[in-house]
Amino acid sequence: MDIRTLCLGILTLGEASGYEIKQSFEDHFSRFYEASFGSIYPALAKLTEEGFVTCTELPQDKRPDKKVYRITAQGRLAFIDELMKPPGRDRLRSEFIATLMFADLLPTRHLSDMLDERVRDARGAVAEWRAREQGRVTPGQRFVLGYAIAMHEAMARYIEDNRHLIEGHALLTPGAAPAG
Amino acid sequence: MDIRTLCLGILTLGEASGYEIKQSFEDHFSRFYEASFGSIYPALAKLTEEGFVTCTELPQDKRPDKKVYRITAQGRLAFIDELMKPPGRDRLRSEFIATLMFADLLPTRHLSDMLDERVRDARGAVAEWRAREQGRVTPGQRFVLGYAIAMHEAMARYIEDNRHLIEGHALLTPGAAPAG
DNA sequence: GGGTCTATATATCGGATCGAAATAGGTTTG
DNA sequence: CAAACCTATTTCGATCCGATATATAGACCC
Repeated sequence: MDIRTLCLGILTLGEASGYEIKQSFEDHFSRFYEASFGSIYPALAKLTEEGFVTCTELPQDKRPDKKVYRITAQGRLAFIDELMKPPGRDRLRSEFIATLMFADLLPTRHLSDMLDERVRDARGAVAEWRAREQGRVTPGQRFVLGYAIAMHEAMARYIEDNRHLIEGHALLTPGAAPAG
Repeated sequence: MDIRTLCLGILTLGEASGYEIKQSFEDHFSRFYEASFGSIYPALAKLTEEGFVTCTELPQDKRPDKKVYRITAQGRLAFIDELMKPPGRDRLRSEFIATLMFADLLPTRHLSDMLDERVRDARGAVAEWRAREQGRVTPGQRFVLGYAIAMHEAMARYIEDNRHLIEGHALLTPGAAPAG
């Protein structure tokens, strides 16, 4: 499932320009799948070539011209074909986790700041998704939203519950009493 | 934090060949950060050029020759410098989630198989990590291992608890009784 | 008034990375 | 005894990201 296919998928929800597809990626797939303009525009060009989408140029005043893409019947079939393929493994690239693997090389203060920031970010994302959960979404979208919320809540909870493992052991060492 | 830096990190744990670094990625970073030979070998060449690692060719009988890499003092400093930079956002590419966004386009049977497979995979990964948890690891590694376990347990649990949202509503609709 | 920021909109390019193949001998498995 | 897999490195096309270029216009600040 490449960006080309995902663009096709977004176009099953309605016509859109490249710019709007980028926004759609941020709205619907944020944190699960991302795509840059450098992928989207060439993808749309190729999909047009292949007859999976059609393109209508739409002049706008006070705005740059827009190219509106619409999925074709052939494109719909191609998309379903792709959807039916068993999904590949998740591919995550987490600099956060990679850094924590080497936690023993970093000052505790630095680690604490990183963990605080991470928990804040996760909780913030959960709050945003909870707001969106109220809106009108398909069952699939509701499931994915709930998944995102569950994952990020688990992340924040795990960090809070286990940060002592890397933030120094003074308070856990038997016999050691906090100063003051 | 690019692959070059991650290679440097792995070399802080001891000398290794490119092949062994690939295995290390699979052991330590599996599902958090991946790297292919196509990234690792050029990375090691560049690190050697820059003086961050040294390379010793080691002829082996009954095996292809090996190039063993060792991190230098300069390399260690460069790695810490990189580690201290605030980690970038996690970047995930999940075909599984992308597919479920369009769950309404897929037959229920197909969805069920996908979800079963996913739960099986997550539970399997958790079992493997639990086994590794017993071994000798640094606090950072223990934290990351626990994180991996917590995330995948949350994933399996969420899917089990919410799969009815996309597997059809017959059993939930008031008044609807299962056939047979 | 000038400066910067943000938003809409598309195109393009360098560089990072993947995934697969090429090469080559040894070992395990059916 | 062939097929499959393990060790080990190199290389290459394809994909994708991130940044930049281009153009216009409203918002905000000093």
